[in-house]
Order: sequence, then C-alpha cells, then structure tokens
Amino acid sequence: MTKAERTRQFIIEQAAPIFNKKGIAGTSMSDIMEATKLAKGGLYGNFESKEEISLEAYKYLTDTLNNEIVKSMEGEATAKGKLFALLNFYENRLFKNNNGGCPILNFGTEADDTNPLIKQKVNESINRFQGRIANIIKGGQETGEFPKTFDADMFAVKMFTMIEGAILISKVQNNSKHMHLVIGMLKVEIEQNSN
Amino acid sequence: MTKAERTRQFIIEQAAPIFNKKGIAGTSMSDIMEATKLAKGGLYGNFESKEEISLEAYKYLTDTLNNEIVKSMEGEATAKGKLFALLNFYENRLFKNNNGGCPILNFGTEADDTNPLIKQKVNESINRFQGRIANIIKGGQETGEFPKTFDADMFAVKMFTMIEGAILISKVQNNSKHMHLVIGMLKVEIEQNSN
DNA sequence: CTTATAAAAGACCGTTCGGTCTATTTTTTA
DNA sequence: TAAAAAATAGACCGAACGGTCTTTTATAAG
Repeated sequence: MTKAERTRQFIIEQAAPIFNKKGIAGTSMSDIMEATKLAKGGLYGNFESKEEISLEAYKYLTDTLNNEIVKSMEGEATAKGKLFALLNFYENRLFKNNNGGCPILNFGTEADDTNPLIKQKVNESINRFQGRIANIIKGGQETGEFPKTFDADMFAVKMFTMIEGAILISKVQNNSKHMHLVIGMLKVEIEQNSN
Repeated sequence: MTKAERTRQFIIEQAAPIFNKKGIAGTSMSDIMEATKLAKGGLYGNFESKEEISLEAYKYLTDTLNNEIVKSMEGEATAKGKLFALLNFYENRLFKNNNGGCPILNFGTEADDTNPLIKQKVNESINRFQGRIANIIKGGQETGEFPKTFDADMFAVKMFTMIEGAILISKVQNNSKHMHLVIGMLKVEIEQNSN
C-alpha cells in the first residue's frame, strides 16, 4: 500500500461520517480538510472532486455496514438465528457509533431527486440488503426451518422497510423506542412462521 | 390578505417543492428567486433568512399532506374504510405530483444531525401521523369493528415505518413496486384483525 | 547519503453563497 | 387623484464555495 493509497483511504474514512451526517450538499471541502488535517493539495492530489469523495464515502459506509452484518451472523447455524442476529445488530448499532445512521436512508433521500450516480448505488445496496434477508429465509425453507408458505421476498420487504422507518423515527426522536418496538414485532412474526 | 401576505404565501408554495427535492443545504436563494421570479428584495422583505423559508416550507408541506389525508378519508364511515383510504392515498400520491416525496422523510433525514428546529417539527409530524392511525383503530374498537386485542399503537408504528420505508425504496427505484407490496401487506393485516 | 519521484501545502482563482441597503415602483389611503 | 406607505428591484457586500497550480516537503530508490 503506497503512501497515496493510505492517505486516500484515510480521507475516505474521515469524510464518511461527515457526509453521512451532513449530507453531500451540506458537507464542504473545508469540513474534510479540518477532519483530516490536510490542506487542499492533499485532498485534490488524491481525488478529482468532492463528488468523488462522497461516492467513495458511500461505498465505504455500506461496505463497512455489510461486513459488520456478516460478522454479526457468524456462528449462527440456523436461519432463524441469522435473522435474529441481524435484527439485534440493527437494534444495537443505531446509537453505538455516532456516525449518522443508515447510509442507505441518508444518501437515498438526498440523492433520489438530485444525484443519479449515488441513487444508482443506493438502489444496488437496497437490492443487496433485501436479497440477503430473502436468501436467509429461503435457506431456512430448504432445511425445513420455515414452511414454504412463508413468503421470503415479501417478508424481506416488510423487514427492510420497517427497519428503515424505525431508523428515521429513532434518529428524529433521539431514542431507540420505535426501533425496539419494530424489532420486537419482526421477531414475533418470524417465530410465528417457524416450524 | 395584504399584498405582503399573499407574496409570502406564494414564496412558500414555490419554494416548498424545491426544498423537498434538493434539501435545505442543497437549495439556494437563487433557486427560490428563479422559481418565484422575485429579486432578493422581494424575498428578504418577506422573510428573515433562508432558514425561515425552509421552516415555513416544511410546515406548508406537512399541512398540505395532512389536509389531503383528511380529505381522502372523508365520507368513510368505518375505521377500516378510513385506514384503507389512507393506504390508497399513500399508494397513489407517491408519483402523482412531482414534489419530492414525503417531507417527513426528506427533512427528517437531513435535519436529524444538523437542524434541531426542523428536527423538532418533524418529530411532531411523526407523532401526529402515527397518532392519527392509532386513533382510527381505537375508534374501530369502540364500535366493535376491531377486537380489543388488535394493538393500535403497535400497528400504527408498523404502518408508518413500512410506508416511509416503501417511499424511500420507491423513490430510489423510480417505481411503485415496493409501495404496492407494502400497502398490500398492510391491508391483509387489517383484514385479518377485523371482526 | 544522494537523487529522482511522489505527495502535500497553501496562495490563489473565479463563482456563488446568504444577506444588506437604497432607490424605485407599486399599492393603499385619504 | 395626490400623497403616504408598503413592497420589490437590484447593486453591492464580505465570506465561503469548489477547484487549480506552483512551491515545498516527504518518501523511496539507487
């Protein structure tokens, strides 16, 4: 890893939570200069533009989230165990590290009417996250954990939308009350659909 | 209504969809000048700052949404009829008028880490919308439409979070597929909980 | 250790930002 | 319709914006 590669990665990691909190339009290059303690030359020597940094920041945020999710499900042998681990992860992570919440929610709402490139990336993230949930359920149907009548794709939509909605409410209300309620409801529904 | 009052209202109405699409940070006074065909003096003669316009724009967006919802439920005699009307409203409105989607979602995600005043207003909106759903269900329990075992507050949370999540996905994916799925699931659940 | 190369500093650029203020126009009142 | 009052135009302001470019500093190779 060359010096430039390390610096580039460092900039992305420092900028990511700022973009996630303040948005792309709301984040200035001087915000990133301050966070990284780098001057203009340090930033523009490693990136073409603010837009490029924001795109890399989004990728970094979702990749990190992805890795954390995979890790949280490690060691879970059953489909139900994986789903519960995933739900526990969302329930606990929300206010753990103060990095601005869900990047899909933050970047998605900003980009949908303004930024086609980011919008496309968010679209891919949504498909990946929802697909993961559906695949866990389908896996559970293979092993007989869940009945075939349990609609995996539909439940994935329900789970994903409820979690994102709960993140919105929890962030605005500064507490995890609604997140807890939502996670609780989802767990009940999974239990009810278990063999 | 004086001239100034009319102009003020006109500015709010023209600015509202811009803020809803581009966000507060992403909207400039020149955007509003262009939309209203007014010069600086016309805007600052009626408002203190951009922040004041954005606040009034948010109030206008949510008030309008509120009125449309009330109107959509007019003539519905039953609790179930009201809930279905509300669901149909969300299902149909999403891409009808291209005004940027749900202001609670848009302003909430932007304001949660940056703008305490707007954040507080969004918080109130969430309570109002959720409270309305819960009250409809509780009304239906009074008349015997719904069993007492139907948890009104919990279902209100579920309905609200699923709708907001579906708006996010639908906007990012440029189609109503997920909104239709979510509305369908919610209707099924209401039916299942009907006497 | 010297030298070629790579990376970062920071002065500088034009533009746009939110906002002010006076001159002018429009509206209202008498 | 004339005068007073209210409302808007638009020139102007300093600051901050994203971005460029030359100089300086740090790294890496011989």
